Amino acid sequence: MGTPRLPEKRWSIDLEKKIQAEHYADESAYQRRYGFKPDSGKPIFVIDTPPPYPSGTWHIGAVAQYSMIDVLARSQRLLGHEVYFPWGVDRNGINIEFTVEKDTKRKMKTYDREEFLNLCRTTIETFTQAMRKTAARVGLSCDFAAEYLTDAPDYRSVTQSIFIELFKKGDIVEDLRPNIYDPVEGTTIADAEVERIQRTTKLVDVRWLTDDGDELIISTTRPELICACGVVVVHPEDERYQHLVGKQAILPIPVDGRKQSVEIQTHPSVKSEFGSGILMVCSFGDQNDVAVFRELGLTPFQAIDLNGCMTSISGPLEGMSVRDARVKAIEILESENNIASIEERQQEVPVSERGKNPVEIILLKEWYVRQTHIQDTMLKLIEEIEFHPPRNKQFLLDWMDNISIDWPISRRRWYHTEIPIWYSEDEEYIIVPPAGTYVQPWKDAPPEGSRILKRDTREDIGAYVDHHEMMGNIRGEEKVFDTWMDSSNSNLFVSGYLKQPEVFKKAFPTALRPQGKEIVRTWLYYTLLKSCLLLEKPGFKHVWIDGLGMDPWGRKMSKSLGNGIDADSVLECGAGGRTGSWKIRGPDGSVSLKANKIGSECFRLWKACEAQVGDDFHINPEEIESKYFGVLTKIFNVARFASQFDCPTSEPQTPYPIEDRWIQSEFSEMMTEVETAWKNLDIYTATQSLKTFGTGILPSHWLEMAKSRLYDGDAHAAWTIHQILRKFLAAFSPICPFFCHHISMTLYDESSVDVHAFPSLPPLDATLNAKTSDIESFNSEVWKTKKEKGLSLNAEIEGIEIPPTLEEFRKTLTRMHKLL
RNA sequence: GGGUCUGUGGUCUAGGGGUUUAUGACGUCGCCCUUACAAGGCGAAGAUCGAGGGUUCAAUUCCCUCCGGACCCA
Repeated sequence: MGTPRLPEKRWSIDLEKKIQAEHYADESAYQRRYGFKPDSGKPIFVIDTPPPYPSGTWHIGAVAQYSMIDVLARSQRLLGHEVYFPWGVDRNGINIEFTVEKDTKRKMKTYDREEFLNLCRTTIETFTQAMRKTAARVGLSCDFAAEYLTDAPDYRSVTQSIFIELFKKGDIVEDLRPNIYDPVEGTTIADAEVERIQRTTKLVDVRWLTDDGDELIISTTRPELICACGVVVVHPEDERYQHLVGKQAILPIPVDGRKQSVEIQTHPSVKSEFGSGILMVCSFGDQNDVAVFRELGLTPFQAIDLNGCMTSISGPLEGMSVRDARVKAIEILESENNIASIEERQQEVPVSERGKNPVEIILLKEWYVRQTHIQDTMLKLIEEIEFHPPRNKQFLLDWMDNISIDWPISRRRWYHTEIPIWYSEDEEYIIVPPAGTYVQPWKDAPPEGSRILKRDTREDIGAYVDHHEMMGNIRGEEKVFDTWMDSSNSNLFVSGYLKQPEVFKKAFPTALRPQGKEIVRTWLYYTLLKSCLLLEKPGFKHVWIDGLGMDPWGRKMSKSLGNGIDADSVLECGAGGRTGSWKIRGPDGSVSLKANKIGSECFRLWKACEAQVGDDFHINPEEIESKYFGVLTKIFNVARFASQFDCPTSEPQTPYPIEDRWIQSEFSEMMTEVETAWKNLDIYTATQSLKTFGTGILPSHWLEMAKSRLYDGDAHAAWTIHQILRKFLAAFSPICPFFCHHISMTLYDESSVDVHAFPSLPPLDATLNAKTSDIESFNSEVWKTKKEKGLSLNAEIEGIEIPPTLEEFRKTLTRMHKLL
């Protein structure tokens, strides 16, 4: 016994930062601790972490999710796995292009391509730096030395190689199909990138005539597309219009280079109650038009060009933007008295997720990943994956249910992975680079080892060097890939695909995919699709889908609501004595929140305790502090108390007193739960168990019983407290690594983060565990009685009977409560 | 408009067809500086488990409708 070896009176943010700084300072020590060593002989556990997209600030909800991924990584290390916890940064995509465009007030396509790419690279690097800092501050134990960037040649080469592989297999095809197109940004986009916004539009009732003079009214919000009309349809059971079927309807606006009339047919997709019940089907107003065109075998018209302007078939509208053309079309119709009525109405229009521009459907020759044919196989493979929580699997199944068209993967943007293809002068052949090389066909010639393939049959013709004369003037592809084409390789990339075949064999299917539920239909779906097409395997063993971080009122955090909370402000709250304060716009006006101390350990503990995986969680700094900082204080003080008693150098002779055997048995039971929970990726249960034990039974009941023996230098008591504490810290360290590291280093000269086998446990005795509730209620009763009698807790008291079930505990209880 | 999930004391949360008192935490109130801990401890009050129907001997738990929230889709 002596002075506590933990000198600080309590855990503090400054202490936390000091420990953290030491932890990260020595790079080789860090690497020894957290680097991925595939040859260690331990079972490999690869985590396919979501590479964050650097956009300036890292959303606190995402940081919270990420800290839980770290908990999973650390708990798997504790269970003896060789964990690869990669640190990747997703840097491809339209976001950074927008940022540069906004910063420089200049559109991408006015730049030289190389110059623009350099601007993007520099800008995204500054964002990336800030994110690395936050990652370290929240305690991530990623393999930072092996950082991967999705815009780096090594990553992009994998994307390109996979593209070529799938192309050769026939799973990627080139085709002229209707595509969703953002005319403002000048690129195709995927279904998954479309969102809908409410807008007021004019619903115009247009008067049409048939070839024999019948009048019909067609309601439309897109009169400018009359020139692209391929057919007029009515419902097959709509009795009002059956006499029109088979007649020709004359387009009420002049067109150029096409027939001025279309046939009237029936189609079941017509909603008879909408407008007049007669529908004009244009190429392409919406997805339904696409479906009808395909079904009726009609030849589509190209009404809108790549710049979003009307083409020559539109006659008087030619060259106008879609918006102007609409106004002009109404003018023309009005002047001919062909408008029956105009009504303003609310309508949902499809816009691009990134640019919020109304999208058009345009026929384009693009690259597609075939996906509709493989859904059944995918479903079967998904059966093998364990979902956490199981119910979130439904998000994926729902989305798969909706897959009806192939995935267009080419984009007309720049800061993305290039499509690795050159075309022969006659467009009959293509050149592809060898696997593992990154190419930029828009500026480079095909590298050594490139092959020539027949464009339509994919037949290998031979090496480019041997046959280049037959190719004529080759043209490099200028288009790039959808960013999901890159992201959906992440599990393959981190598991060693192409680069480390030996590792890949052991590491795939990737052990764990942790992610948020909002990107199930994109990231998760596309990744599973790739694994299925390429390897016919499920991509993962476990998929862990977390909920979203919400504001304190359960609303999504967003700029427009003004309810965001900056992650760094929470992590730094309390550092250097500075308090944190947040002004957040709530539903009833602004609310000020204040906290004195949070930091990474408390933040992580909060997220681990507060919500089960999959549940959305409210982020309120005040609550984080008040509910969870006290837990750290309590456990810290238990350790501080223990630290004044020396641990015996070897285990004392049995028998232990009954109360020691009891707490050991309790500890054993609790730790078994924790071990199971860690194995099940169940952070919540593990944390709750540890917290309840560490702040409840252990200090309130056992420590009070054992206290006087500890002061007397009793070896059994000292051995028990130190065994429990040391093992407790090991099991708790995935949640609060620096906290546990500090205590265990100080007391035991061994860091709990370096424990790589779940601790062995003392004997479990069910009959002793059964006494726990009796002990708790007896203690509670004594405390209550003393209180009622106005006695202090250390005062002597008489007249209290020890219940017969606790007869074995008579001695210790008498001493603990000073019973007379 | 459709699908999926969700609604438990003031707040957050556990549980889940029936163990006479529905977890735990924060907050609230009261007491306590008792040789680890007042940035603590102990104790107390506080919920008919969103509303209304149904199934059942029995529902907070299952089903339906409605209301509110979230995510996704059209």
